[in-house]
Amino acid sequence: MGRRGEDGPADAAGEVLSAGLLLTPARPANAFEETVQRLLQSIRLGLIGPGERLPPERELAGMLQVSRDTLREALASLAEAGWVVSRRGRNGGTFISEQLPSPPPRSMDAGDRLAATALLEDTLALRAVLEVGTARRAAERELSAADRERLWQAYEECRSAQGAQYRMADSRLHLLIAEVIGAPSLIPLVADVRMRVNELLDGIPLLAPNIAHSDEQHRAIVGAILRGNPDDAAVAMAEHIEGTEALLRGFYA
Amino acid sequence: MGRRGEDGPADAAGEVLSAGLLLTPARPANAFEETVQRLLQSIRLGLIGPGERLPPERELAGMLQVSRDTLREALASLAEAGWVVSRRGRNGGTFISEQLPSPPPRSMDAGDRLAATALLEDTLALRAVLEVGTARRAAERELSAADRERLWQAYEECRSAQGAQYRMADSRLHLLIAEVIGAPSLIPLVADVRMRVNELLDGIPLLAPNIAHSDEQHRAIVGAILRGNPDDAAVAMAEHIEGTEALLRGFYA
DNA sequence: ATGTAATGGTCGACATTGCAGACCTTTTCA
DNA sequence: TGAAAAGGTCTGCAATGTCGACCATTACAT
Repeated sequence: MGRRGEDGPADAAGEVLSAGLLLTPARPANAFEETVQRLLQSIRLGLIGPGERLPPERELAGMLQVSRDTLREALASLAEAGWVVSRRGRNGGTFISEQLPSPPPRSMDAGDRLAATALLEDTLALRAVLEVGTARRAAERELSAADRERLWQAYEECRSAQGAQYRMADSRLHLLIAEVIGAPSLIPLVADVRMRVNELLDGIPLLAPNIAHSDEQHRAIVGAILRGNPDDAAVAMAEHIEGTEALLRGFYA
Repeated sequence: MGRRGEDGPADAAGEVLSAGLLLTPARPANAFEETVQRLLQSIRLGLIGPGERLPPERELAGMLQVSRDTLREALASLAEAGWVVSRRGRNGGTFISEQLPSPPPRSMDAGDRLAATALLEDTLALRAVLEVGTARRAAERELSAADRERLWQAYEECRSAQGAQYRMADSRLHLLIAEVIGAPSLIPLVADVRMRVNELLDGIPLLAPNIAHSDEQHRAIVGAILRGNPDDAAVAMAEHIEGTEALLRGFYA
């Protein structure tokens, strides 16, 4: 590119931040994929439990701002994969399966492994930033009685959940912490990172000692939030997350 | 199952998290809008300075994974708004305008005001979580010499920047802090929240004392990161952000 | 028993978006 | 003076998504 830049005042500045960082991908996903992801998220994060019924198609399509056709395609693909089942007739509907399918563990070649490690570090860093900040903020806020109640309830459910249920209860608790902050745009971010963490966890066995340890940490986190102690909440969440990090790194690194 | 809800283990759980939280919007933006936003972000956050040339259309379209037509539509609308200018011929191209347009201040009615307040709080909370966590993490990491150099340089540029330049230099510094963490998916998040903050700031006057104050805080932040002191970095960033919060609340609340 | 309401299931026509690629025009450098 | 590098224009096509009407099935209410 010949001489171009001339004497533009910004030439040096351009070098400070790797240029074109924001000029990377840009193609938005299509409505179908997006819809599948939304529904899958709601199911896998345990926002809708097994056996529960989704809103009627016409209504749900309205909520998601998608045509009924598109929604139906998404539901069809979820049904085929065993996540939901539909029943016709009055009092029919689309229901979350009682037995949720478990994603098959994928084997990786060397290239995958490298990509997986990058993905792992990216996910963990993101999670650390989001969740620790979230916990701190939740402890700083004046929570309503209802919110405090919900937090406690979610914590109790974590304690009593077993096996496959555990992952969901755990996700719900973390998501709830984001929710009580009252910053709507934070929620999808936490949900996304949570999904990414869960996908990583799917690849490794879940051990009883880990769960017990997690429960103890949940207690510390929820306790600090309810007490309104931001520093404790942040520290407790950081420790909680470090546990998962060590676990994941052990398997992927 | 006739009665549906029956004794499904998840019925109570459903109440813990406000159901359907993830069942909100879902329609992905179209490629054109997305492309406009990307370019606008790069310009308004100062990643590409006035007078600089964008890559050739064919190439840029490739980077953004968009057809040339779509990219051209986006560029045309940016040109019409005065952000870029195109010149034909060899050594031509599309250049960032020397004089960037300033978005006109919008007047608000009562309904807008209410929405604006909600948006404000949402944006500020999100920013607090993201940027404080980012600063802390940056200080925790072992930074390369190049990264430390870039940080320092960005800080210096902040100090010397004036008026309209200031906002950009400031944005670049904050974005750079996210960049050195090495978690790619964090960057667009910080960029987005930054854009939102900038839009809010566009509505209020920029005062010299505020800038001086900001500079001092930038010094504290960058210093803490370079020293590798996470707690100091987090505190400094939190204070920095609180300054802006107070400023914005004063005008919008 | 019967009808009606609530639900999922299907279809066809249509609009919009986005892509591909060839080709034209302008400008400048070798 | 011509070739190269850019932006500018066109035409056709394929995919995606929407809308609205209608069908089929079921269970509850009368």
